[in-house]
Amino acid sequence: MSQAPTQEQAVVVDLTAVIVSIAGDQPRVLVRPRAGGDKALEALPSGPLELRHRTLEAGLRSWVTAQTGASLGYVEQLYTFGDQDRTPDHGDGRRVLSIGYLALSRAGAASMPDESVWRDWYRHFPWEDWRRGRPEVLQSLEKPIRRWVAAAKAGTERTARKERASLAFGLDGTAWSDDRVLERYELLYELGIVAEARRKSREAPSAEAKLDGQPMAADHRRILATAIARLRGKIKYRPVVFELMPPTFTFLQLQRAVETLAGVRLHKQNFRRLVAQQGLVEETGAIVAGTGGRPARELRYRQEAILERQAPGLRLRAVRGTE
Amino acid sequence: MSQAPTQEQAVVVDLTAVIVSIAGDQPRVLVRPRAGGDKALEALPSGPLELRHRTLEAGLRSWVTAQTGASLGYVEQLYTFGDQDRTPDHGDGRRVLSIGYLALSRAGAASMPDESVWRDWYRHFPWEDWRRGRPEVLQSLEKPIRRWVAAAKAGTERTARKERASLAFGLDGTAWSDDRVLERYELLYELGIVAEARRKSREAPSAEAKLDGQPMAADHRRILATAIARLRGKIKYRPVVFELMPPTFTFLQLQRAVETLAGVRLHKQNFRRLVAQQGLVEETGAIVAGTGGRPARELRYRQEAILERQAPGLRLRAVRGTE
DNA sequence: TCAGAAATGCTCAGAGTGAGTATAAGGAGG
DNA sequence: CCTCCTTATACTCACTCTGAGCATTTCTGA
Repeated sequence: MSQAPTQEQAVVVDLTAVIVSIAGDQPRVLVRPRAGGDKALEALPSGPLELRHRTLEAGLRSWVTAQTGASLGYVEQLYTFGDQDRTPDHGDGRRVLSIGYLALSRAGAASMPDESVWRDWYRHFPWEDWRRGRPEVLQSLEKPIRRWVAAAKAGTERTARKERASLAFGLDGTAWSDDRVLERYELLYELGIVAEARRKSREAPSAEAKLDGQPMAADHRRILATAIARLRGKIKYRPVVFELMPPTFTFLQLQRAVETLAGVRLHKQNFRRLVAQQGLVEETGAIVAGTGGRPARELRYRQEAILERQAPGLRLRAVRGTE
Repeated sequence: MSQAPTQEQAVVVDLTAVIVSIAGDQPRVLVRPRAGGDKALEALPSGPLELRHRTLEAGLRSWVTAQTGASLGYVEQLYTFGDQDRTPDHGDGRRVLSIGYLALSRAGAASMPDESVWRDWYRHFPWEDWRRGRPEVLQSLEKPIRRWVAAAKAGTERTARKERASLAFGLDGTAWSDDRVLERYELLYELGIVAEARRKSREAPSAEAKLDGQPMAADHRRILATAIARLRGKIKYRPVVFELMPPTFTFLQLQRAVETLAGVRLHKQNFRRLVAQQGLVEETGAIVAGTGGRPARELRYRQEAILERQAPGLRLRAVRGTE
């Protein structure tokens, strides 16, 4: 029974990278003009898994280096996508499996051999940037969402939709959660608001078309959403931001980086206290002028912190029994 | 450049499930005797991705239902494994890609059509069970680990190894972290202590062979480690335990369930307080006798809690800027 | 009837966190 | 050179969250 007849699906594996960097106040992702078809749609760098690739991650790194010349530091597997109806059709009956990766790059002006470009990721997700308060798009998105909730006949289904909408978009008193990026995108996809959802059905743009952010090739916007969600979640308990920072920086620069990724504003003094007491950074001794105000102390990341933080006397004693 | 010549790797996709349930004080995982070869080695239920499977998860569910009859509630994709040298060789040059899933089952005596059996997962990871204090295996494991650290020539490499060992196994004052299951397994794999590591090289069991837990077929123990790690992590911030509980239960039963998964003991009163104040459960009104002491109030899970918890006035106001 | 095991209730000291007040120290403009 | 604006830093305060225990209550079994 464990041996299937031979219905086995022929598969092509695509390694897809979401390469993130920060430029000033912009969170950026590396994209390339799409190979065939619609030139307007940009795609994430990706390439097929090949024989010579010993591991999946090695394959990804090799593709990225070849295509963009970007130097990847941190790399993490995100998710494997393989839904039949959300995947580009190869025509030959083979199924496309896309393994998404999140990669962090210290940016710099990496030499990019081809036409790759960095794009502000909020261009694709305008509702995710709360740094200057609640984005106005949300105002308009709320209407179709509520309509969708109301469209279900009262009862379990209605309740379920309501809960889903509230959690994802922070409606009815529920707080906005910065890391529910994927849930939000998926909900908009189901509502047909997102352009990608209307491709298969060749449906005309709905009235809400303008609300949608910039679409991407294939299912890449979904992969990007997954990456942002993961990064926003991770940033809260692992010192990954530093992978995106230059060797030295100031408190404010660090704070801006976090804000840029999380899409929210933070309380300056408390952020400072937090970072300082965790021992994640140390002063280089230098002073940085030209900050627009009083000069700031220059900082650098302290690798050792990771170990120390767990040392006894500091945080976590035993295990917490949450739930 | 984005179109590779045609080095594309032919691939077989395997959907592999780690199905977890709880029986008394045992965390259990569903396994089946391995199809071919070494009958002693057990394997996780799995099956190839087929044409008829619209989505990966659907494919997995269909396999599991067919093979075990178990009713899966919660299902979550874990990770996709594809390292060339840690994957069973198909002989025909095709690469095996394994997509691992974590599934939670309310157990019950599911009708299991074939020879599937539930196994205590600590059988495969004896060093993960701290419920009765530090497991003795660790005493013996510490020696080879320290030897491995010392084997690197002083400097960066030595420091790196030391840090890795400390973090994973809680050495030198670092606290034991229940969810670093995968890091620990991988370290032991590299050290050749784990039997799976010696398969490819046909190496003889090392002196420490007895320290290792029960091996599994192919790379399945690694997938299991990934699942345990994920579950232990998730249990701390999402109410997933309830997927494993019967409809009604007592505080102690719930606590035992969490302890069983996390492999640690918790403070009874504090656990109680935590669960209660989060509003995750409500009393059914019934009283359960025969607990071995004073009768306990019967509880049930409150689905609604998830929404309420985020409501204003309660937790999280804005976003915390950790890092 | 007493000891033991659970179930519950409550208290206390500390660490952690959200907000806000108060100062210090550059730069731009007049 | 003085003033205002902006950023950098220090601290304070009120609460909340958490780890540890102490104290009682209520069954079961010997």
